[in-house]
Amino acid sequence: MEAVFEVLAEPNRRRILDLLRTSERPVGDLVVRLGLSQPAVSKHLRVLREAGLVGVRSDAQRRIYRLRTEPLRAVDAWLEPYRSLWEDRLDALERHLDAMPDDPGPPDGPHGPG
Amino acid sequence: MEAVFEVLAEPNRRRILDLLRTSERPVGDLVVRLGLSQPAVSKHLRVLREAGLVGVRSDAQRRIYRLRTEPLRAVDAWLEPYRSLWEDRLDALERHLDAMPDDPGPPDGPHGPG
DNA sequence: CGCGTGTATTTCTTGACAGGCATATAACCG
DNA sequence: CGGTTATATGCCTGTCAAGAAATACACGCG
Repeated sequence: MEAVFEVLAEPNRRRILDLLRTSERPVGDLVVRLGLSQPAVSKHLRVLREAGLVGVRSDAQRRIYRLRTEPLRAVDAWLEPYRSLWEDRLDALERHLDAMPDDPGPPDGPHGPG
Repeated sequence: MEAVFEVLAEPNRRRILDLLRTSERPVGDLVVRLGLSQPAVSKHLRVLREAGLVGVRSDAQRRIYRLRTEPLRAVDAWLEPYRSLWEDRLDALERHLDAMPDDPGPPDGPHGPG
């Protein structure tokens, strides 16, 4: 799952996946729904395809794209050990810890501002 | 969860999270274990902190970093509708579809190579 | 074959970011 | 205060990805 996160980092690519999650679609459909140029969509699809996140099928001149789940399973697998951190009864403790501020530090030092 | 994926896209940052998943650690410890320069680690920690993925606590001169799970929960939430795609009985069907090749296309056109 | 639609690729420019080094800041010690 | 350790920031450079425009390719049609 080397590069999957990099691919998912692009918001429009996630939008494409979200669109393909419900049903497979030709490129033109994605172009309309995303409001991007056709070459831009095509490039994103290439990236997604090289990452194994989508698959293609040819229908005459059209190319029908659909979701492929395997890389997402890898992400899910990476996330799994983390998930146990909030799915356990440790939940309450975790929330308490997360509520603590990020130690902004003293603004003017131990001897005071003036 | 706007920028979480971008932050996670960096492999060394994921390594940092993996290290912090088991226990909180000071910066120097991360430097040793990652084999990166101290400034590099410090910069990654800044990014992680601004994304809310880690928190800091001061211990004398040391700064102890620990994991914060909230952004990862957001990723998990994004993944949830996808997860149902392979956690259902549709699993077998999905696998079958994923096994299909990516339509490489004809190598030399309809009239043949020669 | 030549045309038209639908999609992919090339080329260029621009911007973001990782990593290194040098250096600034902060906390502790005497 | 000066010195030392621990961490953060600034500056610089190489790399790489995104975006736009032009163009090439694939397929069906007649």
